[in-house]
Amino acid sequence: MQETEAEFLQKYDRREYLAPLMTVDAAIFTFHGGKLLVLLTKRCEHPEKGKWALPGGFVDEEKDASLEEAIQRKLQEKTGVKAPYIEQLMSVGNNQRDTRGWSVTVVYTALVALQSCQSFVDNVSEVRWEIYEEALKMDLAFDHIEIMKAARERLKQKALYSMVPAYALPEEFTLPELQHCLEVLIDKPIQKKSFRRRVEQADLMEEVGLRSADKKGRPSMAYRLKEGVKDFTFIRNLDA
Amino acid sequence: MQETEAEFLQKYDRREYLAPLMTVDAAIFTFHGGKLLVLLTKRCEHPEKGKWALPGGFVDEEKDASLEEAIQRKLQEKTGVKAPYIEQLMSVGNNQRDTRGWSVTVVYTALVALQSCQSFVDNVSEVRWEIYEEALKMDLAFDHIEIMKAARERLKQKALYSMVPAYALPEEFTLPELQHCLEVLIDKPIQKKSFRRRVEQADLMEEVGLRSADKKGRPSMAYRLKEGVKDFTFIRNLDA
DNA sequence: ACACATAGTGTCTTTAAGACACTATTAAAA
DNA sequence: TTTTAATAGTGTCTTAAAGACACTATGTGT
Repeated sequence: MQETEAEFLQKYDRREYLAPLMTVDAAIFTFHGGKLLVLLTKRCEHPEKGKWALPGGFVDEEKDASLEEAIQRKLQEKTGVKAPYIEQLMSVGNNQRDTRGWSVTVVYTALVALQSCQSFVDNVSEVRWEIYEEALKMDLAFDHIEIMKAARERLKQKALYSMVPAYALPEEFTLPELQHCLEVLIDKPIQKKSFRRRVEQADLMEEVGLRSADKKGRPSMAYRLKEGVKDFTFIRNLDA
Repeated sequence: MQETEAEFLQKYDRREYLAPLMTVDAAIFTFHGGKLLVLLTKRCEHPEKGKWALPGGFVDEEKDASLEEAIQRKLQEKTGVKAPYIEQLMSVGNNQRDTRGWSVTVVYTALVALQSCQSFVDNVSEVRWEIYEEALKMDLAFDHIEIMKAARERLKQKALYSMVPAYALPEEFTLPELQHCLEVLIDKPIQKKSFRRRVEQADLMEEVGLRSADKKGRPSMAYRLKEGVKDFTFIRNLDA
């Protein structure tokens, strides 16, 4: 007698099976003061209690219908805002990374404007923006240093073939600001002309008037990303 | 009194926490007879019993120390060989995709030579190579159609900026064969000259003598991928 | 008015792909 | 045996887009 799927599900009890620990984590970057910043949270529970870590945590089966919802919820909890850019980076799973046992994390990369969440972050002592290079030297929890490096590397690649890093800037920004952001990411100067040709070709941004001159020299035009534009991928990369 | 991490772990019992179902799956492609093929396995257990699916399954905490080991084990079980190319594609997780409840799958894309595993596959009735376009029309288990499409799309991108699809060919292949494989993946003819310039620039292959003329016309040189070469990424894509 | 700093453009060079005609080498047909 | 057809592989011109860099434009401070 064949068992039907309904009968199978009737008898099935997930508690009989031991699944690995499942978390979602995010490497959240922003760009400010000419530096790449990464959001860190202090672990207030064991294991690795007291260490700084990438924001994240367990999926809540009640609250979250999907991984995307889970990570959006974590982001909202830590930054107070919905990230304008979020993308799945990779998953890491093994029996070494967490002392509790076999554990898997699905990691996302997110970009936000510092301004959009600065006040929220400033009011929570266990959340802070750290300069990426400084974070590299820290003793982060679990394998978060390696994960952060992987996210940074992916962001560098994005800078070579897209304008995605613009999401790490304030909603309004100037082209010199965006160019500098890309230059920091790829760790190399970009020809102003090349950069501006690409901005024009991508057609992702719109002028929003002149930036008041906070620095010396000619003021630059302010831009913002157009509403509802998809990302643009250049068929040729900048020289790495 | 502060609890130490050791004390925490002493008391910690994973069985008290319900984690989502965790599986690893693979979209395994090969290229043969001018067609892209994908490996499917027939599900012999509930749920979705009897449907064809991408090979995969649960992580075995005893056998597998990491996700990579888990997927390599699955590949070995289904094909009898170690895949020369394997890469993590993405993870999918939600409470809809599996009737048993909240479930996460970490998906890999692998490329193998048909010849290397043909005899093994032919001897197992619940494993078979399916032409990609035919697989698209099938009622695959879970969300495997969508996953397969995502893997196919990624493979197309790879064809535009790398020679990775060469791993889907026999160990020895000709340049016209590789060119045709790329053309199928990007669904567009490639200029012979452009293709061959790229082959030369990438410097990934070495001649292994003349291919005996199985067809009419001038015989082509046979090549194989050099040992221990890293992948090469072109700074400019082929036109999509 | 002038120097200066920074924004932004013009234009020549360089790189690598697209187009396509050309030569090369084989098997089959005449 | 020559010719033809088919496929492999090359030469070379054109085109697209990045690099280089000098130039103009527009602000501030003296």
